[in-house]
Amino acid sequence: MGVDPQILDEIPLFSGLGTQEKQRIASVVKHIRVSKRQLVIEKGSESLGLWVLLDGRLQGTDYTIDGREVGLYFIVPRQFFGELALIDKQPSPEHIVATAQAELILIPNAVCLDLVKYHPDIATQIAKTLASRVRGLIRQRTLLTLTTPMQRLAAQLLDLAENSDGKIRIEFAPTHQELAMMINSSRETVTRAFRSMQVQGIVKRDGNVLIISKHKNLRELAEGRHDT
Amino acid sequence: MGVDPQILDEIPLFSGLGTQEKQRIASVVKHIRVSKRQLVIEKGSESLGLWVLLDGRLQGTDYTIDGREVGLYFIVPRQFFGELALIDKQPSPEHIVATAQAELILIPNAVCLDLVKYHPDIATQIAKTLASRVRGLIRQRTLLTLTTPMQRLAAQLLDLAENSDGKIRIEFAPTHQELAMMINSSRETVTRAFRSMQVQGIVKRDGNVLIISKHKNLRELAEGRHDT
DNA sequence: CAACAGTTGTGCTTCCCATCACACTTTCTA
DNA sequence: TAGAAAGTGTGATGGGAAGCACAACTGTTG
Repeated sequence: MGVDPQILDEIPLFSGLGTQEKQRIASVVKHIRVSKRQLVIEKGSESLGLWVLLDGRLQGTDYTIDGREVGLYFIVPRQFFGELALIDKQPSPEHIVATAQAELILIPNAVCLDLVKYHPDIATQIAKTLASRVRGLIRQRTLLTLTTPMQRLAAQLLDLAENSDGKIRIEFAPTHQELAMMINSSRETVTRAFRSMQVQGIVKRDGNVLIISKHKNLRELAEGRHDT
Repeated sequence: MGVDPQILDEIPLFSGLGTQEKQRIASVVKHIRVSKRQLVIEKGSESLGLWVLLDGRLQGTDYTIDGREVGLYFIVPRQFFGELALIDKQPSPEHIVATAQAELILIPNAVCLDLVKYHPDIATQIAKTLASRVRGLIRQRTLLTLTTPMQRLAAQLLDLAENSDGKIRIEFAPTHQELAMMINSSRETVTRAFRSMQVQGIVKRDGNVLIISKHKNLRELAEGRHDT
């Protein structure tokens, strides 16, 4: 229980707080480590508070009525999650699963209530987190309308790179299966599309780090201009 | 400019306000009528305020990088929209288009600011509107993973019925084209799937009202149990 | 280090849907 | 009320991805 107060300095949400207050919060926040494939939030569960991912990668997932797995979004370090259930006090509509060993902190509900009460701008910030979730979901929805799996995979990789501050390195790269869930394709199709990109020297793989070598070509693939 | 104060009684957001205040707001709110296919909010534009749909049907839409039209969500009477850009003060990521002649009101930005300032619970309500947008987008995203267009169409119709308070009548029914954009299918495929449902007596069409006659069968179609 | 789970790579087949083309019907609107 | 525009109905075709089966590779854990 509790974390090093320095960690909170990295989180914009707390930038308006004084040192003492940060210390107080650091002591009531929970520091959690999860292993790959571990469930962080279960669909249907009530909010425990606001979460922040410090390291690793998480994925929001759901299931169709006929039991197929759906990938909703990825969560990367320094992002918040769990704000939806916090705001509307309804059960979570999605699972949150670790796709890599991850490190996270939980700001319990009671602490959140306190924060919101005495720091009105924090409420605004949480609402903005939700807003950026909406924008992310819309981007993903639009991506899904691209016709070929190749286009969708390219667009997905661009989005992953985007969300890592335009970095060309994608750390904790998702597996083909996890990508397939995101772009509504089969695992095999993702493998084949990926292969094709690697052969063309557009992306490289180094362990679980993905490197985008030819950003421009990737973009062309997404636009379907080069699709072979 | 201005609407009948009685209209505001219908809107939960204002339920905490006194009669005088409602009158004041009613006088600064804009009442707007749009015709079918008219653009209400343009992608990329700044927020003008918070909107409420009184009558008709709207659709949030977007376009892929390669120019294909995407259907994001439908807006039905009494729903708010435009809350995203209001909250994060960023340009709208989607177009809002009327899919039927519609009647709406705009609560200008300045009024919203005022309201939020003096009625803290209104800010909460707006955040909750955004939350329900997230839930809607996730439902839609999950729906898209259903394999056959038939399943997706069935699920989409169930969702439309759901959002009309579980009603079996769907007013201002979207066109096949508009539905196709929602479920990532071609217009022709929607026409064929629809036809099949009508032949089976599962849905009926009466002008621009859609009637779900056999809710249970529709559900089975969505689950892919009957898919012929 | 052996056994094992998890992940990636690849061939083959089947079937379904996007696309094109065009007829027909409904609804706007001038 | 006629003409145009939007919407619906339907056939034919080809390409392409899902699904299955299995091999190869990777990394993890007693």
